[in-house]
Parts: sequence; structure tokens; C-alpha cells
Amino acid sequence: MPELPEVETVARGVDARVRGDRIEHVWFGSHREPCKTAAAVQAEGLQRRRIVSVHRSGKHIVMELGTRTEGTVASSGVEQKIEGQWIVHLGMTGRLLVTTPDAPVAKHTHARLTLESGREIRFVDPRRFGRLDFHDLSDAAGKAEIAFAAKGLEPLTIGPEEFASLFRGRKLAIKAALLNQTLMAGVGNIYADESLFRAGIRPRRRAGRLTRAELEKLRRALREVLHHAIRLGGSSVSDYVDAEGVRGFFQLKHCVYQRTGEPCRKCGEAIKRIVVGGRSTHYCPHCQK
DNA sequence: AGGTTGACCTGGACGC
DNA sequence: TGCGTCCAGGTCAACC
Repeated sequence: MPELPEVETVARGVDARVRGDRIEHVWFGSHREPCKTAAAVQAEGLQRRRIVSVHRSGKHIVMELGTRTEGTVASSGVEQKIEGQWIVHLGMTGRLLVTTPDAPVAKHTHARLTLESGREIRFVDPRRFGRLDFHDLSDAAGKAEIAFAAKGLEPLTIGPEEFASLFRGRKLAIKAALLNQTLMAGVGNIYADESLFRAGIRPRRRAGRLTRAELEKLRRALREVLHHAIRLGGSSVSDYVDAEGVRGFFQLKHCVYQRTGEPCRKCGEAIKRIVVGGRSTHYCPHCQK
């Protein structure tokens, strides 16, 4: 599932391949658009824009788009006014790929962006949980929206105080709280389970009942597991691939996620599966208190 | 308002 | 072989 490390990997890969390129032609699939903004409006917004940069915010991929230009590729270092943003959410099975135009078009391809360099950006999403959105930031349009930012805080940079305050007084399970994107943005089912294992905390514990020491252990565990996963290109548990179509390797490092019945890597006890907040949840009954 | 549940969607795994 | 059923989960709407 694309969570923070997978989205980060894709965003970096796309940025490395298309930064400075220009969008020439935009195509959106006709059947049941995965679009927040109408496909026609999005296509119009993207058309002929310079791609200034691509980055991640929470689980969203944000493509910063410059002014419409007809000239040659902008030289690096030139200040570019951001006039729009293309927001891509991969949902569960979404892929954002940079390909050559002759690459076979996969089933469930919902968007194709032809670039000046000849490359193509493609959005493929079999399960259609992904979302595409365009934010118009140009004043000229008279309807400029504020720049996109994920609602929750970033787990990689959040400090001890902020982290603790997110859960204070909350009665829901800590696992469910970690998945709440309005508190922190980017954590999904895999890294919630993995960070709770590394912190030695049971997923059903009430968030507000964790001690300050436990919360700090969890904050560090989460940060470490996310960094580790990014280094390995994310987890390919279903069909996740990066911008080049390459699988990640962090699934080989999972301690609990989808290891129901298998021995715990620390103590050997069988990993249990329960349901918390409607999500399948994996933990070690011996190592997690 | 905080918290919980189910719908959305399709492919793959599994049972008979 | 083939059909039916269940499961995966990010997010949102609806409900308590």
C-alpha cells in the first residue's frame, strides 16, 4: 500500500525524471474519473505548464507547476512562479509512472501527460481509490486557492511535544490514532503496525493512556521505521512500484505486518491478527504490552 | 466533536 | 474448470 515511504519514493523518482520538463498534452480516461476537479478543468490547468518540482506531503504527491511557456527548457536556478499544483493520491493501488511513449499502456490507465522531452507521466489505478486534483494558484484567474498541504503533521519531523499533544485525552486505540490523517499525515496500516511493534506497544491501548516515555519511544520507532523503509524503496506488499516500475524491499523487513501465525523475530511467539478501527492489525502478544 | 462503521472498487486467493 | 465468497485498505460520508 502506498504510505509515506512509498509516496516519498515515487515523488523523488518522478521529480528526478521530469523536473524542468514541460507538459504538452494531457489525456484523461473517460470512464468514471478519479478526479476531484473535473477532468477537463484539470487538463486545461496542466496544459503547457513547466514542471518546477515534485514532492510529497502526507500521502499526496504534489507537482508544482510554473507559468505557461513556449520556449526551451528553463535553465536551472531560474526563479519560477508557481501558478498551479497537480495533486496525486495513489489510494491503494495507484501508480504514477514515467515512461517512454511507446511503452504499452497498462489496463486501468486513467491519465497520460505527454512531456516536451518525449517522456510520459501515467497514472494507473485498478481499484480506483486514487485521486487526482488541480489547485489553481494563479492570481490572474481570480480564484487562486491556497497552496495544498496535508492536514496532519509530518511524522518525520514532528517533535516530542507536538507528538504527545496529538494523543492527549483521546480514547480511541493508538493504532487508530496513528491512521488518522488529520493528526499525522502519511502513516498507513503497515507502518502503524511496524512502529507499534518496535515501540513494544499493543495496538488496542487507548491513545490518551500511553505514558510520556511510551509516546516518545513510539515517535522514535515511527521515524526510524519510515526512514528505513524509504532507504529500501518502500514496501511492495500488493502491487506497489516506484516511478520506474521497480518494486521496493522493505516488505522483507516487516516484523508483524501480514505475518499472522509466523514466529516473532524477537521472541519466537506467534504473531496475532486482530481488527482495530476496522483495519487488520498485527502484533506480538509477548513483545507488545 | 470524538469516535465508529460501512461503502467504494477490483484482483487475487481460497473452497467446493 | 469454474463459480462464489471473502479479503485487502485510504478516505469519506453517515451515524451514534
